[in-house]
Amino acid sequence: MKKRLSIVDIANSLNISKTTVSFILNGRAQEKRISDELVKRVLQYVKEVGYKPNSLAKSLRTGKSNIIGLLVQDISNHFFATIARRIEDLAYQSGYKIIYSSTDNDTQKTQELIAMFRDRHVDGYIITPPDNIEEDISDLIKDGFPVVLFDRYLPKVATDYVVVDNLFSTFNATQYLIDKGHKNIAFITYSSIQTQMIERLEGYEKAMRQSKLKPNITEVDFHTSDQALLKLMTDFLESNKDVDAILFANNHLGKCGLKAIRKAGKSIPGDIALIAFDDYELFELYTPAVTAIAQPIDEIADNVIKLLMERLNAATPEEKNQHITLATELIIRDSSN
Amino acid sequence: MKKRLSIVDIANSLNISKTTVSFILNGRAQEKRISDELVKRVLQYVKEVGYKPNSLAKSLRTGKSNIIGLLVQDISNHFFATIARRIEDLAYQSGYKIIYSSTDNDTQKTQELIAMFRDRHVDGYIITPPDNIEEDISDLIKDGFPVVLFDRYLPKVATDYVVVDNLFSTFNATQYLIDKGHKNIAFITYSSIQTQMIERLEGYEKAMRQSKLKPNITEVDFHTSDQALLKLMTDFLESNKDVDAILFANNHLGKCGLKAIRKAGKSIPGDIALIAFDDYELFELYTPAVTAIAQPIDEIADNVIKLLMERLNAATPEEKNQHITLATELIIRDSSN
DNA sequence: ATTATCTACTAAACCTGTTTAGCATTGCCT
DNA sequence: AGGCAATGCTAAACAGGTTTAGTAGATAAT
Repeated sequence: MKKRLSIVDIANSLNISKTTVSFILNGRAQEKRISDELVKRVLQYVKEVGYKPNSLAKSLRTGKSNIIGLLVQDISNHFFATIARRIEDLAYQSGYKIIYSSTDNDTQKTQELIAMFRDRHVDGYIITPPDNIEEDISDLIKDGFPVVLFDRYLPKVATDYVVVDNLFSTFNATQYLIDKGHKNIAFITYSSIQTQMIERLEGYEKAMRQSKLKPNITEVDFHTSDQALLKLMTDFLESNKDVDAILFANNHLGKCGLKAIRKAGKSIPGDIALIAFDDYELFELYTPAVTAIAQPIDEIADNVIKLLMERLNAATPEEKNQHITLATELIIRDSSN
Repeated sequence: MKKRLSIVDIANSLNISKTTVSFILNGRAQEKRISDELVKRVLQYVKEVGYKPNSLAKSLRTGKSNIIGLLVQDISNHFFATIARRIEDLAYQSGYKIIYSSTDNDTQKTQELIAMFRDRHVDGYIITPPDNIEEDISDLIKDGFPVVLFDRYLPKVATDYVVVDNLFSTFNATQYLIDKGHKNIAFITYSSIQTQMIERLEGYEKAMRQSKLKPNITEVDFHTSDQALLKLMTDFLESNKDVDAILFANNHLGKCGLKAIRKAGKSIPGDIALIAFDDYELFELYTPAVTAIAQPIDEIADNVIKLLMERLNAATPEEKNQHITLATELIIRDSSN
């Protein structure tokens, strides 16, 4: 195990000061009036021996790490995994690395993760915030760290965020079902105080109210296991025989709902029409295909990174916050038109 | 932005040396004969003011980081995302954090990521190695870093790994198709020199050979876009009308194959039988459900972490390498039995 | 000739911990 | 009384960079 070269080794080999090496490697040669000849010699030598500065030492001194902390709700969820992947790629292109971790919508875990990120001196944060995390995020912002939220936002926290037009999306989807003649449209969602969930609920309620239909809302706990969820949905179908359409508030619920409907032997959209929030290969390939509200995954990732980069590159902390709301697309797949 | 407390601040506040504080916080008080009374006083104060050591400084000095680097092929792939998620949880329980990133099966990107991980002083590596990465990984091992591979291994590199019994899995799946009376069984895979892909191919070939059937193998490039893949599969179906069963070498190919078959209007398993490597909610819920070779995701993650932890906790580098091969399960779903 | 300015660097402090080597005091033994 | 060990703690070096303040020598201005 040969020891890694340090900046001192480089300086000694060239009989110059490590200060000079540091200036040259950080592109401050001109500013510091280092002769072009020496610059060339140092760069040449550094390349030759493959010297790479120790970035821990660098971060320790500068407080910068070129690392972005990404906290998503659950990296094994297709929606978040795809966004995370794209964010990773984009950040990489701008010279940033990503550290990501799943919050599991668990406040304490998220607090610990934020503490860990802070501790590792990450330069910026991208977060899908769980409940009751307002204070921790406000602290980050107060301490000058760029923070971009996505998927949902925190009404009490002033920061940048990227979301979709949830209210209109479910309103529109519900209206679509109503237009197709459905009367007993159920909405299955998580009981959550998160903005995206609240807005999805409101969109549904608004459409139902406008058409003077009676809402049928089921709220399940976020931490319900898949098995319990399946049972719950099965029971729901059993005791709501009159329901002729269901709108699911996210992809996971949609997936479980699909399983339950399949188990119950009902046909889609004959017996029961379905719309799921978040599109999914599953919904596309399912027979017959499931109508879904597709979120613009690439656009979300692009905007998140754009906002974060703007803040990272800003000389002075930007006072104004940017709120980006993207449109979703209702992908109609039921062939019974 | 109030400045973070440093160990010097603590030492000064208590009028003692920072050495003493460091010893106490690292549980070396007894060994260093620090009086119980002082230990109590320091711990009390540290807790009171909420001092947390700067782990960059710590890592710089000790060379340890309590971070594990995880390199998966593609975090947006369900198989890897689920394993990554579980590895994250398990590592967390052992006091380790995870940094992960996608290699995209790109050698150069992987080299850069390994360099970055090294640079950030990660304590151990979990990797799904791309091609031509033998040297970089050997270097890691030579330099004493614990490395565990999974999903595939590198025949020329002596290290721990966790894989599944790929050869038997495809042999068994092919045999199943043969037993059901299929004669023209095609195998669609990536052209890859990675062990898992080679073994899957061999399993298929072995079963075909034993039954004296003619193999029909299509190898596609790993970096083929989804769109191109779909076209390719569609063309394949078009020009291989006699094929009555297809075995796909991984979940992504299976997914695209499913799309192509659907587009071609063929029925499963009536017109054509399918088996995909890797199970998937999609395959379970697809109508009619798709038979699949399910990898034991949790077990893979558990064993990977187990091996890594053993190495991390070992006082001296273990010479012997452990190779764990797990069984897959053929989940039969075609109802035409 | 003296002073000011510019050029091309560099010594030393700094970031925040850990670790090594060592020091003052007390107690014990002979 | 003198030597030795144990006790309880600390100064300084170290990890590997960046940054501040400054210096030696050449040239230009007065």
